[in-house]
Amino acid sequence: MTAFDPVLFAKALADETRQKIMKVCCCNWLSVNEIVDHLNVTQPTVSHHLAILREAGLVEVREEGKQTFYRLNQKQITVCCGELRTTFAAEVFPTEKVT
Amino acid sequence: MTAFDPVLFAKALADETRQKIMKVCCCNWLSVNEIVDHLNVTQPTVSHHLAILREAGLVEVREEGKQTFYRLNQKQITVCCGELRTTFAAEVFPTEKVT
DNA sequence: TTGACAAATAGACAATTATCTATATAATAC
DNA sequence: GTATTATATAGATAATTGTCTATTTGTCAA
Repeated sequence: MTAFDPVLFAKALADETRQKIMKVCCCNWLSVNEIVDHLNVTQPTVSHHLAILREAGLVEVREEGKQTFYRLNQKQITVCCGELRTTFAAEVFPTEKVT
Repeated sequence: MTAFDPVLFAKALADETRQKIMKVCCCNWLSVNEIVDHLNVTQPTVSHHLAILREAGLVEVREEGKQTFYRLNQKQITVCCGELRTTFAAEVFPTEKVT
């Protein structure tokens, strides 16, 4: 397990095309071509973005014959969002009442 | 209140210098020059990054005389991290046991 | 083994962005 | 007023990044 890198995580998310890819393979395994069919970019562009998401640990990969399936790693997203929150918003808010 | 824009949020976070700025003004109001003193970049560069953080709603601003003070908006960070999580990881994880 | 298909990689190019220097704006002190 | 200080803005430049076309790699079927 490598340490959480908040810059790497944010950079992986910081593109509209990548966020669209994340959305379409959010709950299903999709092949690269299936992902391409949902977007308006070429197959190499999708592969490029998938590589970035893979390196950030945000997608899971499964190879099957000549196809490669990708699925969003929701658990990792949850972990990273939590890390981000504790990194930058760990303190108790003074304006919050503890009733 | 404008709608949450996950791309804008991620882009604001997707830079090491900006994350350093966020760290140093995490819990205190700091003037621009005080922020500059903590980093290895020039004052206009810091102003540039502060503008990006401001537009993303991630810092609070307070003007006082000729100085402008900035503080990380931790509450907003928390909200955005939550939105991000529900956007991309809203589903229950099948591998999780509900015991 | 040849042909077809799926995905990744290489390389070129354009757009975006991070940085700098120089300057403008605005507030304060003299 | 003029000088000084704090910050923002303008404009230039270099680095990064997103996209494309062309090609390579790998798998399967005939």
